[in-house]
Amino acid sequence: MDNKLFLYNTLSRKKEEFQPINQNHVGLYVCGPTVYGDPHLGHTRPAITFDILFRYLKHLGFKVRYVRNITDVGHLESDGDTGEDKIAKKARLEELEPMEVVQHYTNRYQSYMDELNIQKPSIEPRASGHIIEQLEIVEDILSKGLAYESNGSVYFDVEKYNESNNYGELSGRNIEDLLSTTRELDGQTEKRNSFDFALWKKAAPEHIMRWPSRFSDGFPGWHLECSAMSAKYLGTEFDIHGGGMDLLFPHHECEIAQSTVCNGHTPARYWMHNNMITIDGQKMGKSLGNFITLEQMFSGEHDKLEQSYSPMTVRFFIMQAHYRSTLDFSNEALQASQKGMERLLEAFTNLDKLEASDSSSFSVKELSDKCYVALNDDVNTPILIAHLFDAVKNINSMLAGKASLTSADLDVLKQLMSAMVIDILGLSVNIENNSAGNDELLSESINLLLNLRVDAKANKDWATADKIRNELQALGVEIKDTKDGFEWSVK
RNA sequence: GGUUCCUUGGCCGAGUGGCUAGGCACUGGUCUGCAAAACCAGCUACGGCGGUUCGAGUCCGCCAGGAACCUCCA
Repeated sequence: MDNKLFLYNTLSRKKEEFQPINQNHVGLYVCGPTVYGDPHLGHTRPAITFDILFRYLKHLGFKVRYVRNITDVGHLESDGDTGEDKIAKKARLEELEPMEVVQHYTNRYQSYMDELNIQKPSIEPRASGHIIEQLEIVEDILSKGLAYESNGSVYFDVEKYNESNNYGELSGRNIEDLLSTTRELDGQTEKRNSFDFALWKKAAPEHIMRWPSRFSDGFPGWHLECSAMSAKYLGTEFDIHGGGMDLLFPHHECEIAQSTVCNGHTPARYWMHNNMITIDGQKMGKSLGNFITLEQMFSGEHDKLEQSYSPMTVRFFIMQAHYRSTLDFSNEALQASQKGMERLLEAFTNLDKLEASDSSSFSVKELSDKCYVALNDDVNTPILIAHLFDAVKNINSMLAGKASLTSADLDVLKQLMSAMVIDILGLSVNIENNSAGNDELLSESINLLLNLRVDAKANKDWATADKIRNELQALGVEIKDTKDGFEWSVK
């Protein structure tokens, strides 16, 4: 089958066949978190979306350089000249060094991403480590006459840019609309137009995040870091730029404008945007305060949570929706995902128990093709998962002796399932049972009890048999009777 | 107010102009000492009103409801 990958490109609003700039190599840049708070459920969406893309591109044989930045400067708490840097504000509140805050939340972010089995990007650059590169861009844009200095700050001249370029090509906006719809905000007297954006901001006296420059002691503007770091590590033209839909405007639009001025062309060929996670129909986000942190998800300690959810459950939940659709949080949905995933992983581990036959009663080739068709269609993980559940059904039927595969087909099925479930979807099968914990004493004790139960059953002593089963279940041991004995696992 | 998008069965969530999405839940059956798991079968659907079409959740228009962005946000 031909393996043509189609990706939805926000620039064209269409699915386009993916063709890398350099054969066999892919440059992927994704907007990472602003590290001024604990990672929440919303942060998992882009992380997982682009993790799967990263994994799939590698599976297809591409050598991928994946850059995901850490934003540790430059975001203003409120617009206008009175704005205070988010990191600085948090540092002031917590009486910590700004870099201490940044380090703390960076560590937290990375460790939660690890728990979600998200592969580390090739490079995780920090904005604060690229001040020089950002200042170079400011100078470049100034020298080309598309920025102006005002009271120690430097602003991008959107109106002038728009004379020879199309500001709004990504987000579908135009400058006239922006003029009429932008709100009146205080402290915008430095700007010529409300839609101009800062490349460099002069720091107020109390502002502690600051770097020297010929304009002022200050800090780089909102959108500059991505232009600087993507160009530095991926070149001035790279393949894919990703991020949340909420960054489409103004962040990515400004990024395109900046990079276009510097390099004469848009920085990325394909722009991909993941949709939001909602809760009660509303976007889960910092500003609304309606977010659930990953710590809370994994511990269950939050008013909205009926139970805790494992990292893999969260991951599976997110993969069961297409990345461009909103996904609504609910306990019911998470619980459904958890059960479905357990069934999928159970079948996956049972692959090893399957025995080959002379003939095959279902087509592994067809299943395989369907999986790749789903992935190639804009990384459609929900459809992929639907096909994997067909595989689950077939695997279980084989276990029940109602389906069969030849030895060759069985090998293909095992490879396919391993590629899809483990390599691409990134589910980890750390079976938290017999072997996990590796407590031999515990294992043998449970086996002993269950063997006693087998004896009780043989004697038709149902009371004893049920007592052993019920009490072990109460302790969290799942028991399945089989034809010639039992299986058990720890929940 | 401007721009864009969404509205699918008990819940979550795919999708194409005509053929079962899938998961969870539920119902019946098989298996089981009884369960659990598994297998088989069934179940509830495309916001409303018009239009295009041989045929429309799928295209067009209007209406209703909701969301995102326009300000930091994944």
